[in-house]
Amino acid sequence: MNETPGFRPLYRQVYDIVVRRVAQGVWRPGEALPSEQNLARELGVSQGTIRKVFDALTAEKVLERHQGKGTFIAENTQERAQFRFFRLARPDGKRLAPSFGSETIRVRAARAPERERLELARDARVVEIDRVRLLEGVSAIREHIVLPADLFAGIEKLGPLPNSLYSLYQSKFGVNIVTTHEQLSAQLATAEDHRQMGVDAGSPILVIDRTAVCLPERKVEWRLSRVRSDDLVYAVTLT
Amino acid sequence: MNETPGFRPLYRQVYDIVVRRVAQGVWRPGEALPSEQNLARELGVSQGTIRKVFDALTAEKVLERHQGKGTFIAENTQERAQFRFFRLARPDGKRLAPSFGSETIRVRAARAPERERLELARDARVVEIDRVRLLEGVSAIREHIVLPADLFAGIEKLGPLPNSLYSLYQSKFGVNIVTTHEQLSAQLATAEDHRQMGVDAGSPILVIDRTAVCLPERKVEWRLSRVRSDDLVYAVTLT
DNA sequence: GAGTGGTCTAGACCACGCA
DNA sequence: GCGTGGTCTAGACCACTCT
Repeated sequence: MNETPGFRPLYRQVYDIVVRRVAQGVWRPGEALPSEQNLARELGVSQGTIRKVFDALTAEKVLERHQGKGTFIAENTQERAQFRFFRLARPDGKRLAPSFGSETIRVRAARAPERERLELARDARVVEIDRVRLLEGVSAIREHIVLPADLFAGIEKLGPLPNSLYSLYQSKFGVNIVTTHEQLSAQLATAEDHRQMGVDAGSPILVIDRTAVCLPERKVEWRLSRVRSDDLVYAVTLT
Repeated sequence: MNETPGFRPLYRQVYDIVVRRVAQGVWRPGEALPSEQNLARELGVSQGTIRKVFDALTAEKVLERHQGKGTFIAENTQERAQFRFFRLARPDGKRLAPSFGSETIRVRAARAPERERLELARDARVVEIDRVRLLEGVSAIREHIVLPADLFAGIEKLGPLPNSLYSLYQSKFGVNIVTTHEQLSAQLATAEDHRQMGVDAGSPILVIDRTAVCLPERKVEWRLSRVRSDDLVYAVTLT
């Protein structure tokens, strides 16, 4: 897995130190980090090197910088996390905020495909969340979510869960989601889709298969979403 | 549209100069730009300022830097452009390269929705391309592409067009695609889908509605793709 | 006014590609 | 060995926020 770089820049080492501290919760979400000058003194490097690290982590949306105020851990607030990973919108481009429909939460042994997807041990347990979310009052999204139980102990007692789970993951479990990999496909609505969302069986459904990755590189969520596609689109910008 | 910044950093002005030169073709795709030192001398700024600009444009994939060699205009080669904006893959993650199926090209007056999408004048003309592409020998993608005719004069004489049009846009027409906005939805296969791709009418189809934007901010392509979804997914990473 | 991040500069040295 | 980009430093000054 690892190549031998033969050369490891200083800012890389500083980067790793800062990431480790963020992941370990040395600084809390929303809190200010030490200033460039202070951290530079503490680590024995120049301010420019700290700046390079902070800039990189800001680009990755792990930190936020505010001129005159300081550098902060980026907060996955409801509003922001919402539109960072939630890509559904009306065809005219209008973004929508989903609301609570229904949910069930279970903790159970992981099955083979789940262990593979989340890279879990043979005896691992998972949390399974099934929920329906509404858009403008109408059932529009069915989600099936699987989490490793060791990272999210007690989450089943927190229901009803908030709209944006990633905000909860960060504030209650110290899990910072930084990347998601999604695979979209078109499928036909099943009888279950009809029961849960009221769409006609056989109508087109957008299916989103997502793996979410948290800050110290680990796959921590597998989410299957089934979305009614009559008046919704998945909007994304490629660069 | 424009706020008054009240303060315009030097690197911003340099950035604009470099972008203008790239868009005007002062340097050709694949060519080396002047070195940081030389450009710094020419523009009367420090090397660090040039570096900041080059780094930003490298992040935007407009430039490519190679230690020991120089800084180059990023080339939309077939291989690279392919996988930058072409997101279709097998469910197991295997990326595929489409091949030529059939195509027809027309030049005609723009219709109202096309003028709106591409921000064209009332009397503008457009190039219309309809083509079918194959994946592993099987008809899999129907594309309907609309381009402003003024930017792509004579493209109708170049057929058969290559797999990746963006490579052609760059090398033959000086149009650098840097961003695409896509809206995905699920629909049912029509009789036309059946004729062109052999899929059963009523089976699920992934529809991709794309607007492509080129370097000096302008919408230069509207593309509607209909993709058979039986063994294909649209894969994307969100950060 | 004090403290923060943002810009800009100048210079040294390192890693890399190529002739 | 030369020229390129990549790293690292030190210092000056600017813009912004808060008290």
